[in-house]
Amino acid sequence: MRADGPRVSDEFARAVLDVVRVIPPGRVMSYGDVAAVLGSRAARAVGSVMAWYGGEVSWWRVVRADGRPAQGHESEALRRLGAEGTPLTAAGDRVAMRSARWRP
DNA sequence: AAGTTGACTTTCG
DNA sequence: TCGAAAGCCAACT
Repeated sequence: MRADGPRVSDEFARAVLDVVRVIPPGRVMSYGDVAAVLGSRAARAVGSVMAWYGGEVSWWRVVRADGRPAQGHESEALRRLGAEGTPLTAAGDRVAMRSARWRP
């Protein structure tokens, strides 16, 4: 059970959520992309933020670099992505990053 | 202060 | 195209 506190500072978390909120529907960003906007490479820390605070934003718009949705939330994410018209691969199991990737 | 962990990324074979 | 291994950053113990 994860009863312990968040693995990121409130400041870092707020910055990450700020970026995620700006991603338009039908587009996505990789964890690394979000980190890069913050001037960092802490992709995993971004993942931690989503784990604890993701519920406050459209977390399904943040995917891994290869287009696969968040580990452990793939079916839920794919469902929402599809509903938004996000371009998916032929297999339909990951996002077509080439066209769906969004950069601020 | 050193070791562990994680909704990750990149490189190699 | 796929899986394993190393790399990186921030936070916790």
